[in-house]
Amino acid sequence: MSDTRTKIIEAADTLFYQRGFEYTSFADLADMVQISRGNFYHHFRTKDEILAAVIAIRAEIARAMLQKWEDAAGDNPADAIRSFIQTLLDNRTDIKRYGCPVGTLTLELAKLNHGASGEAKAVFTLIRRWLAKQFRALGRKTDADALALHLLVRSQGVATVVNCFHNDTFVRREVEAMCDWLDARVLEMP
Amino acid sequence: MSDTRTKIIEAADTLFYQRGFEYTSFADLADMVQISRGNFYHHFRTKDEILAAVIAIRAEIARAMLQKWEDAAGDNPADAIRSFIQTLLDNRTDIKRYGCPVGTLTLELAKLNHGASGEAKAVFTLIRRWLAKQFRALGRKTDADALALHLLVRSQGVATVVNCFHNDTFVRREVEAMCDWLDARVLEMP
DNA sequence: AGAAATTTTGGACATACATCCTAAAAGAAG
DNA sequence: CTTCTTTTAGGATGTATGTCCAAAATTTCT
Repeated sequence: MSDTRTKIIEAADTLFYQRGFEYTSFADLADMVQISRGNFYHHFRTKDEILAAVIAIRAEIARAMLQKWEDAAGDNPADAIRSFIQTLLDNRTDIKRYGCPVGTLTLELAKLNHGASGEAKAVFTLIRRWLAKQFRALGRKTDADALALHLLVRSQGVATVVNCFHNDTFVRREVEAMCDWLDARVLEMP
Repeated sequence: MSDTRTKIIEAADTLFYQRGFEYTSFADLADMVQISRGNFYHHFRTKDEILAAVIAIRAEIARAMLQKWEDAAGDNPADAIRSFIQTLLDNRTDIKRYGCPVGTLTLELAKLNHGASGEAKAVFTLIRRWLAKQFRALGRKTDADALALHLLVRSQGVATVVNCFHNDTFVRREVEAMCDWLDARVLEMP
């Protein structure tokens, strides 16, 4: 609806990512959107409401992105999976600074014992299911979910480690290794 | 030195892990140690000083643990590496709830742009160097560091993912896969 | 035992924060 | 133009937080 509302959510989305949920204050958001604190309250009564909205659009964006990859891959699910792996390289500048948006938020909310923890984790579930679907389409009926989790592990790990070591070569190497794994240990096996 | 000082650091160590640095307040710490807020200030003038102390002892503990694994492994570096991998299983209860202590802290401090970010990351460097040393001892002169980072990736990834999905079977499977990787793709290769 | 140093206490302080309220401004509907 | 609703502004409130202080209690040293 309101344009302001959208702006608030977008600002919250970036600030929650860059600074974390807890460390982002109403004042920070109001500053970024160039709006009074009072106006803020008209759109969101509590910080948690903004968080819920942010998680909702993140889920929506993730869903759209996965769908796009799936469509682009056509009848070749391996390409869809490669698109997933490739995001590590595409977003490496942000990841180096702030980690993975999904991983860091779920970890933070888990520590805070926050009520929206489940919703945040649902984004991971989205990706997990999607990956499993691709692996199933590749004929891995029994271990599709295990393979999906394994890819999730490696991408999350790369995100955490590159945030520490800021090493581009390392990301490229790990991405390549994931693609090799896909080719040699998934596609080649019955 | 002072017994209270040690107690404070220990309490801060656990609370920073369980709730995160930002979300842990002086009052929380004072409550846990059963001490007045004023006494607190006598030992640590700022929250950052406590953080520095916590990181220092974490580094010390990590150093000791790595040393212990190395000593226990004797002339078999692969066993030392297996000890490292095994910690994922040993500490899985905590990891499921709060993630990896090293990974979550570095990520949080990176987002806060905190001055102690470097010191926190140094703990990762400690592990990285140690792993690389083991791989070098196994004859992997040229790619020891890459292998070290790869193991770091996978263990960090497992920590993040299990924090989301709370799945024991998954951890066991990934740990086994890491050991298999060690046997088949590291030990067997020239 | 007495002096000196250290540890502990509980409260003071300013600031920051999330939340709330009232009223003005802007816009839609009649 | 008038009425009603939505949006915006800016200040008020209470609480939590990090920091700091002065004085009491305890320990250490002579």
